[in-house]
Amino acid sequence: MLSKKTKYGLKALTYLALQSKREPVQISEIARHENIPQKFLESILLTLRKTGLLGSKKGKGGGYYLIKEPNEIPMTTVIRVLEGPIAMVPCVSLNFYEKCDDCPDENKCAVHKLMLQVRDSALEVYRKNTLADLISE
Amino acid sequence: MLSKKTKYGLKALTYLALQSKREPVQISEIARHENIPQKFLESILLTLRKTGLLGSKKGKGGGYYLIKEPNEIPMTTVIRVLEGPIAMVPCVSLNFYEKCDDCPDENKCAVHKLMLQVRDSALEVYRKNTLADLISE
DNA sequence: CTTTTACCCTATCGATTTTATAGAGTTAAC
DNA sequence: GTTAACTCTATAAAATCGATAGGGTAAAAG
Repeated sequence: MLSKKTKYGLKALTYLALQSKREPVQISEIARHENIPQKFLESILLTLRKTGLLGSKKGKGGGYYLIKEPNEIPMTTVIRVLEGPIAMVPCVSLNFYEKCDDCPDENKCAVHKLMLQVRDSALEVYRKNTLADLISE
Repeated sequence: MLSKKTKYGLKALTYLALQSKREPVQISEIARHENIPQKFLESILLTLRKTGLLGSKKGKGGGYYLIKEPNEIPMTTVIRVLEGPIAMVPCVSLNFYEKCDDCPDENKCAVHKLMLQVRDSALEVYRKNTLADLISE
């Protein structure tokens, strides 16, 4: 199941991407328009800023804005930042690999074999979709 | 993340599929060979039996066995029984559809648009893999 | 230089889900 | 009728998730 964090984060990103100008948008405005609890959104935008996807400006007239163009933001990045590993089991993860304690041989493991395929297919989708693709009508 | 329930269930199914004869295998044997907590496995096998994937025999010489041939058991079925909906958000689920409260228009929702593709690609993988595919060397 | 605005950061809380265990009940074989 | 093995319910520990609280910090306005 997709976490609300990811869902809200994605919505916020699209809201920012749809702005005609790249000027700071307040958290409260995004929260209102996208029906997101403001405090929760605050923490999400903070992590998006820390990972370099968003910039922020403090004080009056401040807010968040996209640093890159929407077509330069692939979903692989967004999902990994917000949701974590794309793989459903650590033993097939590219960026967060971890061996299973219970599994003596990965190459004979049915779970491994299946989840490898699932990871690849998901990765393909996330790679070919940028933020720009998701806001295009 | 894939739940342990699904992981264990899949492993148990492959263990049963690899048996030369379709005779009852005891829970304890499966648990031992696959490094699964026995009591936990017990409940998993029970749900697999209730959904018609496994048969069971009580008393001495009892145990669990596959009802169908491995090539007749698609992963779509297994995953839905053990893990639940394949879709990552209810609004793109085929079997468990549910509207989002926060989303005024699904067709304009970026999350919806992305997760629809993810669902389709996962579905394709699960459909083309049967239990037989996962145990073939 | 003080007030206001708005982001920054940490802590915490309640609910839910997940994982696992306990133990009594039931059925079948011998 | 004793033993083996599945059945079923209850429960508890642990982890995760969603959300909130509240004070801190920086920038702009006047």
